[in-house]
Amino acid sequence: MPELPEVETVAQEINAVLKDNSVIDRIEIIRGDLRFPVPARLPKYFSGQKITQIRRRAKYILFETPKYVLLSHLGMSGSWRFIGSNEKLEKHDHCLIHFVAGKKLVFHDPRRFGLLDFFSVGSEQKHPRLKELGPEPLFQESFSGQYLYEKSRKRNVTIKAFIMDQKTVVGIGNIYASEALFRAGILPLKLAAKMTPEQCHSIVVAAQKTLVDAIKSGGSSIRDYRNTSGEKGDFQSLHNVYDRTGLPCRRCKTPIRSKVIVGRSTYWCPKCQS
DNA sequence: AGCTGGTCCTGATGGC
DNA sequence: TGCCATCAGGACCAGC
Repeated sequence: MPELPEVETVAQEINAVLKDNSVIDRIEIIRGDLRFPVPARLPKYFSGQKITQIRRRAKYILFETPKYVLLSHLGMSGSWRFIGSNEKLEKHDHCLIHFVAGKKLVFHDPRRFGLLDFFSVGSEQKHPRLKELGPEPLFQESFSGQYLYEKSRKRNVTIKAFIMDQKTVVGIGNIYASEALFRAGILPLKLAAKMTPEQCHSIVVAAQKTLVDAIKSGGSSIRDYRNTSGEKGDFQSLHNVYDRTGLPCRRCKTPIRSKVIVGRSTYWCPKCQS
């Protein structure tokens, strides 16, 4: 369930539930063959440690302890949920964080595209998955129209693929890419190199609004979304174009169009976007 | 059968 | 021709 709003929501929920009861008793790996093997020494490094902060970077969730930081990515179908000390596990529960206070936090991921890893405090910029990431769209001023314009020069890719590239800007996945470009009034198939400074500015503003709105709705606008209580969200109605092929544009009633580009379904309004 | 939120890797392509 | 950057597509999986 992983674009930025969903990951942000999960990080906030985990923070809220844990509060100060965040001392890890032990970490239990049930199935370690996720996208990459879970490092064998990971449980050892975190047992007995107190989680001091949980935060999001890109689509990763970082659990910080004094010496090490646990890193998780939800892939396409991952989720974290809390269960009580006596609750049963479900199929596809791969990792458990047992807290001293009794709760357990469970990593669940049917497709196993997710990832669990760790790094030493202070070495975030060295981690192979984190060092190449672009700016945060919501709290780094470096994500500006000017930045996007300069970065997109000579880039012979569609603007949609360009903003989904985590080296350009982090957090925008397939759904919110279509949604942001609708909001910016730009056709997703246009080439990145053809964007004007004004269009780049529009994309930045539209992407930020789209992500903020999605966070406000609890990030529940995704098919497999589950919050940390394990409840499903309502995947529907909030989108302007995503998954609405043939349905009337909410703004002008023109039927929404769709096409697979760069392997991903893409949606747009042929009248509102040019 | 053909979709589905992500992203890593490989081999192909194109420019200099 | 060779080197480099860039790009498209396949791969990873389960479930609906």
